[in-house]
Amino acid sequence: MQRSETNGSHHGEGDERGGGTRSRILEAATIHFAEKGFDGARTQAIADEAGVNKAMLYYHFQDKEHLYREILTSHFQVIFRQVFPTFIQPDLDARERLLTIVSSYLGFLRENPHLRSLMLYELAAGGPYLSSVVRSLFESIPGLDVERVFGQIGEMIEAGAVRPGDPRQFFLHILSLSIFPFAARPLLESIWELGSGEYDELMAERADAIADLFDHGLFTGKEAS
Amino acid sequence: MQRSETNGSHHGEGDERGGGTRSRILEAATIHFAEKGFDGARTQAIADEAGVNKAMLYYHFQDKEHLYREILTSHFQVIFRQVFPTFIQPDLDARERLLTIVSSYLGFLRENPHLRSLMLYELAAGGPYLSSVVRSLFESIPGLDVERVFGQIGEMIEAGAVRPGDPRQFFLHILSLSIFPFAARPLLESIWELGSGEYDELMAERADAIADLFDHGLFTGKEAS
DNA sequence: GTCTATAGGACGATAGAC
DNA sequence: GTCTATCGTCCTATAGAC
Repeated sequence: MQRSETNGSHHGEGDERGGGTRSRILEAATIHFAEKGFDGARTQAIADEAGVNKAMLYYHFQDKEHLYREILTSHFQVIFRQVFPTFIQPDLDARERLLTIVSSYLGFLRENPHLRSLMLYELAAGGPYLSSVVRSLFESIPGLDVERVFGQIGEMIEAGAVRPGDPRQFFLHILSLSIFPFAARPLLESIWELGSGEYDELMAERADAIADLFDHGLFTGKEAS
Repeated sequence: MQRSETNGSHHGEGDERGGGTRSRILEAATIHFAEKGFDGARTQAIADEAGVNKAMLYYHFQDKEHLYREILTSHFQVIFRQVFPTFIQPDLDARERLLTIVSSYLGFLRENPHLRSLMLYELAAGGPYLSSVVRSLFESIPGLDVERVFGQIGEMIEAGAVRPGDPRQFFLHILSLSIFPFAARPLLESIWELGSGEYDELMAERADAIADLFDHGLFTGKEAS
């Protein structure tokens, strides 16, 4: 990974001439960055996939890194705008709200196969860029910020709807149970020798399994700690 | 990522002359593969880190890829030998056994910082190699295999110690809650603006948080699904 | 076992015609 | 906007002396 820290945009946002070359490049690049990571992806392969010449990448985008960043930002934008607002939706009770978040999370990950590996490559690298993306996404959604989210959890606890505890652990539970099974999908499919159809079933049942865990815990005899 | 599928070992296992050059290379390579991934890591940087010449890498290891594989295998070996055997330890009841697994998992991840990103890079790539490593590790530990693990879970359910449900969902719960918080550490540290000390605390408290979730669920009013 | 030197190719990026 | 052709660099891997 040889990404540096620069910035500055480039050609117009409004050029949709040329048969959408720019967006074809974006799609092609998404595939290759998702499959090989930033360092493994080849500009030549991206150009071939998009059906254009390699030089076109540098006409539409400043360089490989800017192309990559644009893809990351746009992909994480969608999940933020789609999933997080549920947190501050007032017409649902705590349980309903949390389970809605979990299942919309699961649904979203299911429908966006490339997001999985884009996210993992960034996490692996320590994500200095991803964290700046996440930060600016928080800022771009009015009325949503880290404190607000934790505040909501705090209110649920005070209202007696949720067990008392560190809101961050609470948050980690939700994220972990939703994201990890998608992240590890190829590995688990291979180890458990499942077809992708079987794993899809597993993920479809996942929302219920998580709801059951949240409702009843894991053990039947509930001696406290 | 331009890893191909080859095999065949090389120089002797028993050459510990030369001041442990071979193992110094392994340590250096671990650092760079963990930080940059296979494609991002540079053989020159590994050699420099190990304090040897680049040509030494190719004396001790067939090529970059074989070096990488050896590192992956050895690192995942440790977690397998250390964590999984708890699953088949007979002198503990179900609850005790599961919570032991979780906390030894957490402890292990805490003490092996490089494992985190090595694992994530492999997951991102879809891990065709990692899955073969995991497979052979399962085979290398007598009395441990996928069916055995699920069998244990099945027995716990039949004995009434654990809520009925798909053992695979059960397994996903445990893995998710333990691994994800480590995987996402750098990102969450940045977003939550925590020092690494604070995140360490969070991870130290994690075993108890998971135990509480397993014991009581997440909600106080326990209306069933 | 360890080094120097370099082959040989791949890759990101650009110049310039159309 | 899109192409061809090419530059300059970086990087893995090896040849060969010590």
